[in-house]
Amino acid sequence: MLDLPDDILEPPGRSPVARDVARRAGVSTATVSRVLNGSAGVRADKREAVMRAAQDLGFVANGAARALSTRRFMAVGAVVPNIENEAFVRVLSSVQDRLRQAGYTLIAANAGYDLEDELREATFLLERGVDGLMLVGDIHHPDLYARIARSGIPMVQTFSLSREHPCVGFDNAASAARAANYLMDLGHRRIGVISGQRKDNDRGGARVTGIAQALAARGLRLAPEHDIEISYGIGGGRDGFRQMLAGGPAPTAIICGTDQIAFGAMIEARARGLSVPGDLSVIGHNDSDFAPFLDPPLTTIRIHSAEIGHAAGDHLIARIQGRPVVRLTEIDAELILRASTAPPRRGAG
Amino acid sequence: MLDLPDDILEPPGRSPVARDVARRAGVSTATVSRVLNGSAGVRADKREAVMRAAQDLGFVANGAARALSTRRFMAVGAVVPNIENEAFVRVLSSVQDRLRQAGYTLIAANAGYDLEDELREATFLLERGVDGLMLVGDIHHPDLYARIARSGIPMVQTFSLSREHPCVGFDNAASAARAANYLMDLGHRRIGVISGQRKDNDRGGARVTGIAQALAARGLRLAPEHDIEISYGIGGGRDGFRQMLAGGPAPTAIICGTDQIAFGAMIEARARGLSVPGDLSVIGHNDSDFAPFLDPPLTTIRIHSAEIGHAAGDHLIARIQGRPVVRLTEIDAELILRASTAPPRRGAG
DNA sequence: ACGGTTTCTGAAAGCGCTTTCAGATAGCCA
DNA sequence: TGGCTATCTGAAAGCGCTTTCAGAAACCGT
Repeated sequence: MLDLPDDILEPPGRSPVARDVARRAGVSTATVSRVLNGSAGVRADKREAVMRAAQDLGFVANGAARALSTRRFMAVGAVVPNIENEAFVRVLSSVQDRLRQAGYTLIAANAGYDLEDELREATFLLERGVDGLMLVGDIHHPDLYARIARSGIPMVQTFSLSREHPCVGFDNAASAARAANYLMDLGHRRIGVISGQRKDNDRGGARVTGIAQALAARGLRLAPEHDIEISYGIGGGRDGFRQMLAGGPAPTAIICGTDQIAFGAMIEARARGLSVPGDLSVIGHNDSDFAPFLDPPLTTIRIHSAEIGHAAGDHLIARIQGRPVVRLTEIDAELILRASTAPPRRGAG
Repeated sequence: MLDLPDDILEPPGRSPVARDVARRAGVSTATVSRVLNGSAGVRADKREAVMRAAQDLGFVANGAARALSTRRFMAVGAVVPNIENEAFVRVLSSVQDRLRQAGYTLIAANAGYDLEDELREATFLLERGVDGLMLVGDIHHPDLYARIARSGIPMVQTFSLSREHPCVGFDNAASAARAANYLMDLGHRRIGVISGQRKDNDRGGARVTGIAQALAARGLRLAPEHDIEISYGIGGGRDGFRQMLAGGPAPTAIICGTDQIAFGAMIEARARGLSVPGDLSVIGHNDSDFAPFLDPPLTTIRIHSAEIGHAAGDHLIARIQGRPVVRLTEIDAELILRASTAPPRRGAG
């Protein structure tokens, strides 16, 4: 066999390890590690040598080995009901923002509004090894809490408030109630709700409850035929409103679980010859990008997803690093008034 | 100190390891590993014992140790230009679908249409130890290719075609040209383009080029004042169309980089008293959820993001597992005709 | 009952990094 | 220059799993 210099002999399959850097720099792997992790107490010349050797070799520390050794994965998991939903995408993106700054990676997973699936996905993340976990909502599989507790990693819930678990969110019932009160103040008395799936979804459920209670507080009730649960999306909104009309006298105002649903309902209303807001006031949830551009612009409950994400990210990082945190961070939703709401026509209320 | 049974003495901080399971089941860690990884050749009674012990202890294998030992991280990275963009979210979601089935995890990162940022993010993923990498487009930092090569992991590009690198996508120039030809067939002769950022974005660039060439092939040209580059989003679309009108005679048709841009352009057109498609035909890109629900429903180039994601996921898994793959998978985009396009008014062309 | 297989199993050697610990060096003052 | 700190440094011991290898156990036919 020919005697070639190391650089060339090196089979391309094997990437350089700390040992190689150490050899090349004429130091031990301990020193390599010290240099590469910025710990003080390495003489300048050796530090220099290590740096150069690492550079030359294109050395990249093996993440698994590091994780095994430090018992830190430098990763945080997040399980959201629907990874394609605008609000959740935004929260993921903002959590990641914060994590990235702290050197952490976000691993996102999809639970599809199903507690069992959520348990499966979260378990998967836990097995992979994450240093923290973000969940959505306050209702989860009991086993999930047990597993999280056993794993000993911090967890934070988002988008709703909780008295049991650390959380960053808002009071879904209260904010929906606020919308209902606003409609009642305008003079509406027949108010309907079109929500997405409520099963395994405390936010959706709380919103409807909040609305029902707000109505009750003023001597009104949420008629069953005006309380519709459909699948998310524009199509869902159309179907939902159609269904509502089929059920009896039309409401003069509706509150929808998302802006997409509201959009669908508005389309259906128009198709039925109802004008918005003349015949029907519509309120959405989320303040999606398109909400101000609908015709008419949509009144909606703005959920500050980005802020929630930032706060959740900060919370997890802090706990991972052993810093103190507040258990509950409230980032209130906000009713954004636009043109899709107005007083009911005289005599219609 | 009291003599309590192991179960209780166990400090909650330390989670059980294979050794604990082995001890409890009365076998060695080798056997534990064999059982938990489903490898054959373990007698039924021992297998049973291990299973129960693992169950009782709530044992979860340490991912880092496993990764270190098997040299498989069981994770794939994906860097997309904008994690909040519908098309990319969909692709991520469908890649993840496939990965999940194969037991892999997706780690997504955001490049923000910037080659340097993309390099940074991808490097970060590489350092973490992903087993494969998905990128968007065929234009990347040269160092990135070098690092991927050195790391020896498979990479696949998406959303465009490439002769150099494995890819799953479509011919952006050709599909945009198809849209232009369709408009010309309708009789349009003044056709404009509103695209998102083109720098560091081969897809956007290719689309405009494709349109310009299609026009040229019929003796027309893309006037500079009809070639607008703006930021993505509905607002961008409005601004873009406004800018286009300021530049000179209005086009009779426009092709937009996304449906959001098209939506914005339509809003602006209406605000200017132009009717769609009467005075202006509009074509978008992506076939977003809302496209069929706009007024009028939007003609658009449907990009099969989910299929692209599935194919990309399959491609990576196959290569990770050493199975053969095709270098180039074409998943053609499709022109979806709706009501936002029509022949130009007589004499306007 | 016995040698020859075939199956199972455990000891032990990694995987590549971090970190402790003790020894080596350098620095300093008298 | 010698002795005593204050710094640096490397050897080695993990981290928790997988996997090889060789020995033990079980099985078989005669």
